[in-house]
Amino acid sequence: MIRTKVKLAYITNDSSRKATYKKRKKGLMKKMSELSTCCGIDACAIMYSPYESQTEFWPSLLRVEQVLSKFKMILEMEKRKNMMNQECFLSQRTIKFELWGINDLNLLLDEKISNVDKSIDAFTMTPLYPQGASSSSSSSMVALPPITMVMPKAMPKIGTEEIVQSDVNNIDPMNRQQWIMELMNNSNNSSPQTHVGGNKMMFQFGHNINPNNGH
Amino acid sequence: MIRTKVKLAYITNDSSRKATYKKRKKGLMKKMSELSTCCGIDACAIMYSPYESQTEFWPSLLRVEQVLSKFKMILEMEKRKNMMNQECFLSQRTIKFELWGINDLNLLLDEKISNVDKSIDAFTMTPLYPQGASSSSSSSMVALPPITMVMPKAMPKIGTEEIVQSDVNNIDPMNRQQWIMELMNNSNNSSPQTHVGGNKMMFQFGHNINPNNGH
DNA sequence: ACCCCTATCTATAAACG
DNA sequence: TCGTTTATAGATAGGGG
Repeated sequence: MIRTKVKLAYITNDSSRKATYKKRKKGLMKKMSELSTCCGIDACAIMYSPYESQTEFWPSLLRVEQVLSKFKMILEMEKRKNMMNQECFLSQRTIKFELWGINDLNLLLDEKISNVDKSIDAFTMTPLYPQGASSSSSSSMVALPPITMVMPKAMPKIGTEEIVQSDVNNIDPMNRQQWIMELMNNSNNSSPQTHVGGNKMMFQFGHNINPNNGH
Repeated sequence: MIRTKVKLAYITNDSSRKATYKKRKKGLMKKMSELSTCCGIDACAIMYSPYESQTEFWPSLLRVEQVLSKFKMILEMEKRKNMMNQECFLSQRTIKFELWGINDLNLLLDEKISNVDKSIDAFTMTPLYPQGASSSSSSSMVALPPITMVMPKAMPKIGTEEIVQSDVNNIDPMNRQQWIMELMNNSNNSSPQTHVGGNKMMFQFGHNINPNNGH
């Protein structure tokens, strides 16, 4: 029983530190859950630590993927908007892309790649990006591997949470962890991987677009 | 004073929901801080919500960048290991790459790119990178835009936290938020952006490799 | 290692300025 | 809309099984 006021210091005893970690992690998850419920905040967590053998996902790997997808999508749209405000360097078709969410970037990149493959001159002389940040070709696989891996070949438009979810559901459970890793990694390698060791922990929260899903 | 037992439900009153959000977010950050200190867990958070105008980073944007960098690095190395176990599809040089941390992916990707499209690679010389990994500067920007943006041209090896930190410190404060967005986004666009709107919130925690940094 | 217990500390809802 | 207060619900360290 807490006779001692919590000393805010690193717990040197290994077993008690691990016990504390587990307890407090559980408490933190509960706090997240409450915040999520009470305030309509969409929340998720990725945790890896030396105290657990497996990377953990809260509230579930599926939810993590959904929240990260939404996060990426919103940021991408925000960025796209900013770019458009600065200069309309892309044709009207870009506006259409905006509604698609995540996949648009893939398509955009593929388009660029084909342009590059056709002509090196086009690659160098046609700055698709401002600030001379020219984009390279064979990079489409490089740039968005997780999306490419996850999405069906038909590449449906993404405008709603449901589609993201259904796409996520299509992932082989054995490859899900890999999927989230890719999302964080910018990696282009799609080698299957069932377990990811490490010693970190990560959380994500987000606001529910539809707050009445559950309450 | 908590006369009422907390009703685990969405708070319909806007102002009280916002107040609750702020209070509980603060409490959550404190819990994170304690967990970090007591258990040697490296932790950070990204928060965006309708209740705050700006995306928030905890404990600081710098720390978020560091933790995410370390997270990426560890995952990448882990993946590399797994790939090597499954098939030695790369030469011995890959082992060397393992020690490099984040940048290795850039180099590896560039290698593949050069194999696929030598003409592009030949065109975009100016080998800024060691190991003859004839990296087209553009492609590496695509692969790891945040890192490429951040790293000095000399591209030092990454094996320690300190290097990551120093690299991160070089970022223009106005571009930091953009940097973290890129890290999450797999995007290849480096258009500057100082404010990112949105309605989400995100946290990351990780184990301190060096637990005695501060306690 | 794990769960349960409980005294004690901590977080926080509501009230108030 | 904020900060401050305060009583109460909630979290949890240390212990025992």
